[in-house]
Amino acid sequence: MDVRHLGASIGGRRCPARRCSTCTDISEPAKQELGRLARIRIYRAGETVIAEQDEIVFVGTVLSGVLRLQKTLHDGRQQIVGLLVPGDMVGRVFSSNSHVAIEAAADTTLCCYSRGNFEILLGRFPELEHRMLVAMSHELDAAQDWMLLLATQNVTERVATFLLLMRRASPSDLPVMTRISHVVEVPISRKDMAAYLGTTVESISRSIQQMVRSGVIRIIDPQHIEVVHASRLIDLSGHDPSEFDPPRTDIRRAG
Amino acid sequence: MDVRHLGASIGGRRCPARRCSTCTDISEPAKQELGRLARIRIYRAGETVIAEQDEIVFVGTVLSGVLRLQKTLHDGRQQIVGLLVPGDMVGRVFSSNSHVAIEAAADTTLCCYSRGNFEILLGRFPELEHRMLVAMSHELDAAQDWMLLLATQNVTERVATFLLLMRRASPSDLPVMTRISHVVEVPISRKDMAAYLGTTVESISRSIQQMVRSGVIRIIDPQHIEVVHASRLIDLSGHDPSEFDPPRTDIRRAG
DNA sequence: CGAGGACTTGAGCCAGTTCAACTCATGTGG
DNA sequence: CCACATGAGTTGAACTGGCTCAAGTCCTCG
Repeated sequence: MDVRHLGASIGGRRCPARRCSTCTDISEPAKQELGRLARIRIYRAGETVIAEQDEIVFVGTVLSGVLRLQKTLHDGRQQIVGLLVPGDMVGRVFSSNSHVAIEAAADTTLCCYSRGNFEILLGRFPELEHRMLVAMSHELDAAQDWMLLLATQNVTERVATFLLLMRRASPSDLPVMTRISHVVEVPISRKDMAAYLGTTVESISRSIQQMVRSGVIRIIDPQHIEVVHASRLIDLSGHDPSEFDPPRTDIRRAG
Repeated sequence: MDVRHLGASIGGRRCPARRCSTCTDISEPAKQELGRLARIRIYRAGETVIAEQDEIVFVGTVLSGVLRLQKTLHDGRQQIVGLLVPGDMVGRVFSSNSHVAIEAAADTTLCCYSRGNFEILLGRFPELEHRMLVAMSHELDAAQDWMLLLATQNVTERVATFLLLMRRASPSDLPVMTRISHVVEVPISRKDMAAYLGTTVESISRSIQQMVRSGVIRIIDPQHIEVVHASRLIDLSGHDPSEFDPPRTDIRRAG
């Protein structure tokens, strides 16, 4: 593992993450302690953060980039069971071994804590453990949403749903022009999309090109897709419009 | 909702569940408080415990029976995203509305607590909240296992996996003879199996009958299947044998 | 006994996979 | 600077696992 450990200890207040889930909305003492323990880790696209079955030695938060949570059947078939984007928690507390491989789907920066130390903090600050519980509850909801998608929806519906999720997940600090033109940033490759949506790159490509031909979207480049006709994209997704239209509801990215 | 509320308050120690996840291994004061709040609820097969989107007014534990956690797309397609068997937690703390419908897949008895009261207890007894976190962590693992199954495995593999999970989940207090003869109790209908495995009753039936013809299993009645050749069933499941053979590992039922 | 539900079986069809070929962008070394 | 390899994405064509529709059996229950 060719990982650069930047030893810089950063205080919670100086945490470079815009929406670092760990460090916001917690009491000052907890924030102080977290800051003392925090370490930055940087991964290049493709690098493994934690292998499947590996011991979990640290937990943390994604500051930038994308991680994929991936499971592999013993014959090699793989499935991405979650994507972690900035603000998401990495790793699992009170679980010695990971049940998923965690890999960088793009260049990624993490804010990490040793799992042991973090768990001690959880014991000292029940508010932190409470936040973990709420976060995990959301992850479980997202996982259940994804099960419904994988089990019942066709490829076009999956792709449409994915694009809508990416649109909602796209950072609110993007240039305003980008937002009104409805450009969705797709942070992962077609291959990862296929592994996440439970299909193949070919099927992904066909669905996307079909949407292009029917004028629903426009491809700027493979990672940037303009949503020309949002309501038709929502129709294609097979979901209730209220799940994607503003006001924001509680459907979340699987993770 | 035609639910009988038996007002009987039961102390944790007298909890009729053999492996009530809430009431075991916790401190005496917490147990006392839980006992004061506990109420028994009984549902007939097919009854709805909590509808999708409904407010969650209580949480609890399954004492007997099976609940299905079910999601419905707005066009009617449905998927069971989890089964709750005795010992499993029902409901979600710190979440006002359910994102799944919870229905009795068989006659079911629950040990319930008002959500509000239970959440207050969680605040007073961090050990309880810690248990919730660990339980939810296991549920999330199971959900991710199930995503892999739904996205990558064929129907025969899904059915084999399901039978193996049922075999492991079968209560250890079954008659000894039943255990050595490897009779798996299937607590749900083919229709629910299909909704859980993301397929149809017809495909379920064909896979099961194929296993019968090849001598892997024997059907005693639709709800009782004898595993004649466990290692071949494990082969069919497409999983690593270590996941199902004793010693018990940490693959769990999706929930 | 008849109705209804659960399960099984058969036959045809189709969405999506597989395999193969192609374009295009990027990078590498001579 | 070009030749070439490599990887990502797209497109075409054929194949197939599982779905759909339809018709059966068996069991339970009123």
